[in-house]
Amino acid sequence: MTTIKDIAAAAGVSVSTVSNVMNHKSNVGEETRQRILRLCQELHYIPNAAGKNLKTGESKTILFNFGDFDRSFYLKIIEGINDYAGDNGYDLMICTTKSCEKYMHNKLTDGCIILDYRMEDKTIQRAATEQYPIVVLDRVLPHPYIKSLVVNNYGPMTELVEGIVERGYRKFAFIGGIEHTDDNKERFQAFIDVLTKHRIPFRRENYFSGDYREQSGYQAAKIFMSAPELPEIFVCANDNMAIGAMNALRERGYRIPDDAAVTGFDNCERAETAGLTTVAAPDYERGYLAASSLIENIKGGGNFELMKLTAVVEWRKSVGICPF
Amino acid sequence: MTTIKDIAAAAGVSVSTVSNVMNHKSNVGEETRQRILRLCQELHYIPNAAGKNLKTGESKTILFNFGDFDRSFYLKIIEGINDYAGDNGYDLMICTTKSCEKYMHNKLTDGCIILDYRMEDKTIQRAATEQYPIVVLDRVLPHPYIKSLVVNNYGPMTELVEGIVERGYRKFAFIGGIEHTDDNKERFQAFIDVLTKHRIPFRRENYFSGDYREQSGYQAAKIFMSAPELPEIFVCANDNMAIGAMNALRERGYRIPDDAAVTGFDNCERAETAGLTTVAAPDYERGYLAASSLIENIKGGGNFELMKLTAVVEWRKSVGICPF
DNA sequence: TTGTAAGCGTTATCAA
DNA sequence: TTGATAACGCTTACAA
Repeated sequence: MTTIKDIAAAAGVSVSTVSNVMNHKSNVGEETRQRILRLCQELHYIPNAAGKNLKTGESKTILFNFGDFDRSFYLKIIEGINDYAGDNGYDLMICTTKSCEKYMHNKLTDGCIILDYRMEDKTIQRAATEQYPIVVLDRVLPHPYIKSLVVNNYGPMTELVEGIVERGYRKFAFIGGIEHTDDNKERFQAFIDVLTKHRIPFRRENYFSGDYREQSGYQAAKIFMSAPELPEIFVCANDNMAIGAMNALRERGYRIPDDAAVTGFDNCERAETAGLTTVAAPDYERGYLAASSLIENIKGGGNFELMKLTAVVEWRKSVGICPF
Repeated sequence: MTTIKDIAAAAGVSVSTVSNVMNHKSNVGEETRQRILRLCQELHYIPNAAGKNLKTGESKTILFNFGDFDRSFYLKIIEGINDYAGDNGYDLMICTTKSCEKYMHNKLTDGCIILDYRMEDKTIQRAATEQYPIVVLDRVLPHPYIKSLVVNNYGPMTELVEGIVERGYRKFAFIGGIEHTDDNKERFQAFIDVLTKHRIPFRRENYFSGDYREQSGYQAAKIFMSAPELPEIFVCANDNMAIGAMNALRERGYRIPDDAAVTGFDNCERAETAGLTTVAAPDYERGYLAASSLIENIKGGGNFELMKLTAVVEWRKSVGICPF
């Protein structure tokens, strides 16, 4: 492991001179600079980020945190973040829940983007400061140094359920995601508001509380199938659960949408091939915007206003005209 | 930002005492320990990893590097790595190509798993040492401190192409991935070997060199469709390109597999819903094994022998019985 | 049981 | 144009 000292020794100069070269300072003789640069190449010198951080208190690195490996659109978000950060001189570091706090504090990173719903509000709010701005995705957090970037769930869910009602469906089941998430609350609220508006009854037994994973949708559908009457349509809080539900229904020989219709939310990769009616959020764009907001805020120029992106309903063959 | 000094001051002790508490040393009085622990809670003290690394030269963190956001099974690999690392007291840090080298050197991480094919062999070989073992996925790299973990491409591709021949197909097209990758070479070699064995001619014009992305498969199919005669089957080096090809074919009104059959490789999420015949690699398991090998090697107990995982062919409806 | 001090690799300040 | 030196937050001998 080559350090700045090794380079200094090899070049016969002091460490400060090497440091000055590495940081493109102008106070170094051209000949010395060249010699040092050559040595860095030869000895494969890469400055130690820990040492640098410790001293400067800034890392030119942003952190992205996620914790759900079932949602393939996360990769699109990462791609958006990666592209913006890369183009703007910032490194991207990604971590899963467990290790995140360590990197958030202490200026190991300059700011972060949080997507993991298991990260507690309090933790995030405590970490955010003027010097360490945070962007949260898919949740709204009041705090002077946290910017929330959400996709508007209420609007498109309203549109979706209105469309379903229009197609004649009346007996609804709702497969919800993690209860306390804003996403889930908004999606359910839009759902129930449309039903109320049309005076369509919805009984609490027809709400199943899942965890956004495919397995829980599968399980939910199994439970609904054991009831005396099958719902006409399963509105699910995300695609994974919708796909789980579809699988369970098909296993029992039900056809979709003839025997029961299903809708999701997210427009994940499989939704298209599965013909699942769903709501499409702009993932790459979300990531890109999150990174750009964060970096603006790190630099001090930005703002912390809530930002809403709009998603659109994708009608596919998992919903037809209600045959009942 | 609370530092060890703040805690020491608040508790009226020296920093070494605080350090001893944080590191579960036994040489601290019980009452002092309690007081310090309480203060850490109250002041939200989180030890600065940079300072710690710098001093100890170890981070209890492993690094995972990837760089392709199109391949959703990467998340499964990450999940496997994350689970093993988490269960064994290691943190996981993930980075994309650009920022990787910085974290590889200098003991910012204790070892790494490399999946990005854009990372050069030389770079990896230079970074690997007894103190910094590396695991590479999907490529074979001779080096005393690099362990290669590959899925056996040759075997399952042979099985796949044999099966295709058996079903009566004779006019093949091959849509390859990035030329220099071992994956691509092996997949193509198996393909050509089976054809040769059965004396089925394959002309170089029927090889298209893609880049593993959906777009390049789409493009490839378009090019093949502009030739006088359409191949009976498109064997693709991965699923993304296969799905791209399927889309292009369908856009022109061709039915799959009636007018042309298609196969992929990877068994990505969409492959199942798309009914694509493909080869399934055990992704979660790969990640898990990679992490376990790496951590063994960090601890010094492991080995650096090449490890091969076997993939299996998944026959789906994108290949039928050859109608020609 | 606790404290002192050196040092990890860097940068910044100041002096030469 | 260069070099000493202190400091960032932490651990670890060693001394008290």
